[in-house]
This record gives sequence, structure tokens and C-alpha cells, in this order.
Amino acid sequence: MGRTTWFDDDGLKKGEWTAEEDRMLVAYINEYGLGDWRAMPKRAGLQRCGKSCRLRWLNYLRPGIKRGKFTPQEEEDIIKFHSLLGNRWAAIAKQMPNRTDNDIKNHWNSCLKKRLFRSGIDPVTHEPVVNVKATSSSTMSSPTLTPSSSTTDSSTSSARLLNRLAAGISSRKHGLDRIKNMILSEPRQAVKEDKLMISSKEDEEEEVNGCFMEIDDNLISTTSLDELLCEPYDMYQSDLGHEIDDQLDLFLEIHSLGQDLS
DNA sequence: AACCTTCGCAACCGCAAGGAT
DNA sequence: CATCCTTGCGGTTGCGAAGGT
Repeated sequence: MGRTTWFDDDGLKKGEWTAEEDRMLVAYINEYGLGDWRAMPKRAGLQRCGKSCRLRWLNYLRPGIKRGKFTPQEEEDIIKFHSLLGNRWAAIAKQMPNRTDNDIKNHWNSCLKKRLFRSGIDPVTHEPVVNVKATSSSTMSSPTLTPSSSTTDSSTSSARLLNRLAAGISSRKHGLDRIKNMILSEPRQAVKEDKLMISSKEDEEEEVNGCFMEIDDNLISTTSLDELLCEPYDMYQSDLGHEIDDQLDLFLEIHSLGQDLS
């Protein structure tokens, strides 16, 4: 299995790695250690770019990597960490030291995501999906998924909110700046909408709306941040150490945005 | 047996963050 | 402070294997 070997304009080799290339890279790293990926290929006698060497080492050659089928326990862990961290594969991989982020990402995309969906769990929010209906606007009849509760009362757990926030932000296409712009340009519309809609790809943006609608309308404006975060923060701290701090930074920034708007 | 579809996974690409200059 | 460079991350693609028709 692998990609066809070819050479780019700079004469650098692309595609599948040969056993000989692997051996050369490992021999070099064993002797000189890691560092300066850019210069490494030349020194190691490889016609590869540094990026390719780095990837090969981290995802395949590095010692201690566990390969092969994921155990049920590992799958359970991935789902658990994904529910906490979203698509932050590197962060998830840190919790599972023997697996690479690429492996985890691949397994999620090819298997776990579909399995959750089939069992009625939304793989993005990790909430149950209660009904599936065809969208009237689409001839493709792509399903529109509605979470079990369309209302966003203040009892919504802050843990779930944080998870959803993390999931939204973790996707690069929903970068913080873009989200800020969205809030700043149409804050009132965002407050009024209270349904979280996830359907086909083009609707994914709604998911981010859903995330911030809740924050603006029901939580941030009415709940102190300390109150809001106390329980989940403690809970996540024990599970994930400092990982959750990254999410908190983002959360705090958005919280201040919400205050500016009000 | 031939063809088609799905799965699994390695590798690539583009972008962003952070450090160096 | 600005620019450049390197590293790291996440999304996506390409391809062989496996399974189904």
C-alpha cells in the first residue's frame, strides 16, 4: 500500500518510502539525534524534504509506536477524549502515548465517526440525535440532525458547552477571528437563533452559530464565569492536566467579547 | 472472473504559531 | 517591530487490499 513515487520540481522524492530510506533515516537519527529537519535529509543522504522525513519519523519509524487494530478500550478512550477536545488530534494523542495523532485521526474518520453516527450519537457534539428528517431544500435528501433538546435553558451543562466550543474552535475553518467577525457583524441574529442544526457539509457553520448562541443568550450574559467553569474545569483538570487550559484561554477571550457586545 | 465499492492507512498540502534574526 | 524560517497540526488525498455483486 502506498503512493506512487515521483519527484517534484526541486528534485525531491515524494510518495512511498522504501525500506532503504527508512533505514537511512533511522540510522541518521540514532547517530545524530533529532533537530533541524530541513538539513537532515541532505546529511542523511536522502532525497526527501525535511517535512516528509519528520512525518515519516513521527508517524512510522519513531520507537514505541503501537500499530495495528485499536482495542475496544482504546476506541472508548478516543471517543471520550474527542468529546472533551474535539478534533485536536495531537492533544488526544498525548493522552494515548503509543498511538500517533495520524493514526487516531484516521481511525476516527474511517470508523468511529460512522459508528457513533449509526448508533444515534452526533460525532461532533457527542449528543444523541433524536430525529432524522429530509431537508426540503435539498434534492439529495441529506438528513438534518436535531439534538435531543432544542432549547438552551440555563441548566445546560457548562461541560457540554465547553466541549462544543472546543469542537467548533478546533476546526481551523472556524478560526477564532472568523467567529469573532460573525459575532460582531450579526450579534442579534445569533442570539435569536436557538437551534443547533447539523446536516450536510454546507450547514456546518450553523454548528458554530449554535455554540455561540448559547453562550451569548443564556450563559455568558447571565452566569459568572467562575460559576460556569468551576465544575468542568476541575473535572477536566484531573483527566487532562493542562490540555483544558488552552480551551479556557479561548473561552475567556470569547467571554470578554460577549461582555463587549452587551 | 471481472468490475465496483468501501476500508484502512500512509503521505501530502496548506496554514498557523512561535522562534530567530 | 517586522520579516523570515522552522516546526507542528489538521484536513485531505491517493492507492492497495478486501469485500460485495
